[in-house]
Amino acid sequence: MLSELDFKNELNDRQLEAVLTTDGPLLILAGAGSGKTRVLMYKIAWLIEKGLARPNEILAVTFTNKAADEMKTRIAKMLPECNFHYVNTFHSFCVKVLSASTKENPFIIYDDSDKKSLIKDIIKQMNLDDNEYAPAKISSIISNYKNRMQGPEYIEQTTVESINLANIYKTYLDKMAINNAFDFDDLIINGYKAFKNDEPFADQLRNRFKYVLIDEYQDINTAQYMLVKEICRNNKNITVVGDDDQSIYKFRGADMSIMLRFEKDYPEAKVVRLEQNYRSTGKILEAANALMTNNKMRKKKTLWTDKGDGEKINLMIYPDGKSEAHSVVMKIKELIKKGDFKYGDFAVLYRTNSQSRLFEEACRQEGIPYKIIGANSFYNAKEIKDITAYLHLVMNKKDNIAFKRIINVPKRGLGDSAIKRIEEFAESSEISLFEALEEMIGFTTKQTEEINKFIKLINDTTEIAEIADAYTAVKYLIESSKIKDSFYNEEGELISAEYLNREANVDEFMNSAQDYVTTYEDKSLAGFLANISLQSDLDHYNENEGTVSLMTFHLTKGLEFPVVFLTGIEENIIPHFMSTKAKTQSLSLAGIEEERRLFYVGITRAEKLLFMTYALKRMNRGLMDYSTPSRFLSEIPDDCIKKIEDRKIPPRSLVGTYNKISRMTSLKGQKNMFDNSGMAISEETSFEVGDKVTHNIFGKGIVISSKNGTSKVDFIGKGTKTIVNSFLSKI
DNA sequence: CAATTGACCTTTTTT
DNA sequence: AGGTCAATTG
Repeated sequence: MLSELDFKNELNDRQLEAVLTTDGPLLILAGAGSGKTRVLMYKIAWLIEKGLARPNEILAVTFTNKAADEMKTRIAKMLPECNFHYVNTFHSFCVKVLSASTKENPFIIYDDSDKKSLIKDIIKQMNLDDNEYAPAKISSIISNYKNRMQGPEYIEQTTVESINLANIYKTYLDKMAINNAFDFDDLIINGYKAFKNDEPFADQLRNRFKYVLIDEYQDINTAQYMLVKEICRNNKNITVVGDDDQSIYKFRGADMSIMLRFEKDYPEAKVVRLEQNYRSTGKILEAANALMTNNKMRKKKTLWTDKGDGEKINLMIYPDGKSEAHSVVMKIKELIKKGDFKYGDFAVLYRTNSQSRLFEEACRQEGIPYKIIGANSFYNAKEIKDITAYLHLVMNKKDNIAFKRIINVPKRGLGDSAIKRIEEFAESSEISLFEALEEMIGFTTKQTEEINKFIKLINDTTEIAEIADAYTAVKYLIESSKIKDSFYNEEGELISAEYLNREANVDEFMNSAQDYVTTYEDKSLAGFLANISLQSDLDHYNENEGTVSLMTFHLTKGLEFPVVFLTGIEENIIPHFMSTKAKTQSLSLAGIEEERRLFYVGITRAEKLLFMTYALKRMNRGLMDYSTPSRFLSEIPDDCIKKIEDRKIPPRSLVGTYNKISRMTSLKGQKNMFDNSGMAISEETSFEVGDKVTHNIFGKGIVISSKNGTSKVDFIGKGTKTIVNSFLSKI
């Protein structure tokens, strides 16, 4: 049981006011670390506990699945008997709305790379040059229109380019419709349309959700905003929480002016400001505050703390990116040795994903347990994308993108010309590629045999998916496609060490399907696919895992760490040069302000210790770039910073071959690579596939098969060789 | 005609 | 450095 008194002990006056303001529109301007999650949580608990709403009458929208899960868990702790589970991201909310509203075929969610492939096809089909019309660029332009709820008709068709663009956009919409596919933006748009086009259904939902709470409101886009307006049309019990200083997703359509307009949307709105920071010590906050005074487009605010000054920020300068990474890792080691921190307390942050490699290598070199959260996530691994493409084709035989991805994976002897033939046949008969394949004749005997197996595989899996759950279908597909067999050569040996990870990933995918069917009510393949499409790396991130966290500045929003390293604080990295070279001066100013906010988000993640590092030069796409310190560093007051210059280069013996071995054996994404076996040479005379070994002449390598006292080893840079076990030692 | 190798080109952040 | 695409090989 909760009482107002409990709340008074747990919340400050401002927070309490926000929690107790139950009715009417409320804007909570919550600075970094000011306890906004806490406020949202208590507010939900209060609504339930006071009987103002039942759990399923509250709609809470968060930015990530992880934030949603966390909120569910924490509320479950406060109110154990209440089953509060309706916390969503905008995207997962829309998936729920759409599966409830449409009785048609389940849709498939295209991710960015599916989307890009489709756009690429369209550009090719229109005989346009894909340098001038770069698919990635077109994709983001289309996305921007969609995020503003604007169809192709909104493109002003004044030039050849704009006419082509409108046509690409139009064709894209048509093809997506044929493929029965939604991209991320479509989920929001169609969620909105479901409200607009089906009044009885919409009213049902509007009546159901008595209270609506939205987190990270500064990063909402126009489409999401319109959706929210639809949901809250009759009901003004809307609470939004945000911080304009932490708006960092403009490239995804986020528009912080929506938040700043809240009081115009709802003139009766109450505004509560949370400015007491509970996370960081004084000098860190002082630096953050000072930095942000340089932004013009913001609501003025100053965070404060009663924690005292704490440590100054350590600024460290290194000769190059490699020594930066190595020194950061050594610093972590040193702090661990002192005993004040554990591995899980550390976060190493960077602006671009490509910076992660050096830190990964340094961690492996020093035996530091680490985890990379982000870009090359599990679901982006080739083999996983291949399996999902199979499943997409199972769901929809018209999905040409999926078809083209896997028609020759594993190799079926169907090369470019065969595919071209299939495409031509499909086009002239106005059918999909898969349907064309089913009808076509005139392949070689070998090809025909493979094609028949392929068609049977897809059709059989379809039948299984119709009668059984997602796990059964996935298992059947993985086993029957022999996808894992293709990782081995004729002798039954792994083709190379890299395939070990692929195999592990395939197994992991099967596990995730099993996991899905045991936790979710909707056990269908469609449900599983939608679920994994909306998952991000961050959702699987567990701060209690006891590893150092490596991730981008963007991903850290909402997280906090005792010790934070902000790395690569250089001009052209942060602010990133892509954000500074806009067409107009005001646009590039906006770009720099967004980068400054991003840096601010990084700074405000730190609780106790904050390090900033930069290197004087670093490798970039094979070329050496000479760097200057970020302009943002000069915006931080001198007395917040302690400068340490370290020109030491890591010991020679540690550089070199190690980089390569770590890359070859690196597991994608989530896998924790910590191996505490250390460097001791074992007495073992037999090896297992996957063992890391060294040889006096050939150096380091990975065992890819082992029998009769000899092992076949994939040596770094030297190819595979069969070696008598006694000449090998395990690392 | 499929598979393999070598030349070329890229520039960020992600639900 | 790493991925993509055209020329080259088997």
